[in-house]
Amino acid sequence: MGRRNAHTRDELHDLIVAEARRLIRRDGVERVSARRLAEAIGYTAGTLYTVFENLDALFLHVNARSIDALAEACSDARDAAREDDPDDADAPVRALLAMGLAYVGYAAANEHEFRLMFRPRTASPPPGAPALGPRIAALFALVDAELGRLSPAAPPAARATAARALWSGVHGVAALGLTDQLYPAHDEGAEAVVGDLIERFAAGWRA
Amino acid sequence: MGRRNAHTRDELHDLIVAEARRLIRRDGVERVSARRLAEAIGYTAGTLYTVFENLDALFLHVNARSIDALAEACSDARDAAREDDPDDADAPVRALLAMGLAYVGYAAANEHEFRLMFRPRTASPPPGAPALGPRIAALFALVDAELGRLSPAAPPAARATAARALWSGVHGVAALGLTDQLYPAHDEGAEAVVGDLIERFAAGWRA
DNA sequence: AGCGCTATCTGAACATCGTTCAATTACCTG
DNA sequence: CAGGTAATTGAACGATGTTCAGATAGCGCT
Repeated sequence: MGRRNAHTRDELHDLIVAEARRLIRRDGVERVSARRLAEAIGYTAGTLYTVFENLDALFLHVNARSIDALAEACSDARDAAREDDPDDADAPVRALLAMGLAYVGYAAANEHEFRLMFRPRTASPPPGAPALGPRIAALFALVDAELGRLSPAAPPAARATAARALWSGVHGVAALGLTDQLYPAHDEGAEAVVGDLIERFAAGWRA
Repeated sequence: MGRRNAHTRDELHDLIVAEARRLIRRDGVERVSARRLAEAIGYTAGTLYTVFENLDALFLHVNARSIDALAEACSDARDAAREDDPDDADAPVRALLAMGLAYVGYAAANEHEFRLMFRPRTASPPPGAPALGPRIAALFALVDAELGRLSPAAPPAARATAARALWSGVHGVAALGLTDQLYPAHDEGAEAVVGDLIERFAAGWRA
């Protein structure tokens, strides 16, 4: 076959990324191959390489959408938590708790997608690929804001460090929660652990 | 070639695991293949499958040794931190800080090895493979002990939850520290972040 | 309308991967 | 020294990511 022009270049780009994300969420990255993905959208493997440098670059685009979805889940949870009693002194802690639960919950509910997001990068990203750093920074900014509400007098640099520390910690709970035998005996679940982490850290932050 | 008996079955087992760990630490898992590994010890790929069910099972043995090394690095750091002023009220916090720095430092210094340890498991481990759960639990127990020293009156269940929360958090800092653009602007480094996390959590735990 | 250019898409090819297994061979036992 | 057995090979299979020469369908131009 020669040219078909069923989709514009941009349409094809989005079609590939969307289908890749769908398959990854369903089956995990390791079950997604160039040939399988291409077949799912009615093309052959070679076509993928006319749009993306390689599969890793394509997965980077998937990751960008995944991180946005994760951040949205967190900010939605914060907004819902803020509905009642927004001027309470503990409102920021409740917001952080809601965000932490949303983060861990998203990881558990979308295990394959979450794993791909924070998978060790094999090579440095190609020039055209979307940068993930700013998106993660945006997520951290949500945390930063709540910490600011909690201790308005704290210097911004200390607040930035604390935000990184707290949310790296939340991420760690989510990541280890996906591992098999991590919370075996008590079986309290990642939710209780992330709650404990946030409450104690917040107490230390206020002090 | 037929039988050679250069090594006993057990020797061959250890030889393979040791060489696999060496190559992984040097080049990363993705550059270690059955053929390359076998060649490095003077065998062919098929031999590996007479000792291990498959490569994943072999990597599980590597992981067991890696976790032991990581735990040893942490307990060594704790012991070194305990040398001066062991009866100070802040001694447990210093011990936790030393362990956290050791954990993050080990991850940074042995990136490939650390990544393999906490890589998402593809399939459930085969019957003969070493269990990683107890080894992680042993690491958590070190943290649990320090938290007990810090607040002897706290109930054991709360202490166990707190230990999981704190150390999952430390793990999160180590894991995200390996990601490219995680701490970009301030560039304070994972050490400062993990210190912040431990100190604030400890303050919250004591309260 | 028809011609030709060009972007698009294919499909075969390559090296490599994990894994299996019949065949071979070296050691051990008697 | 013969025969059995356990250890090791090497070829084979299907699948992988990636490349690229070739085929072809749509577009612009006359």
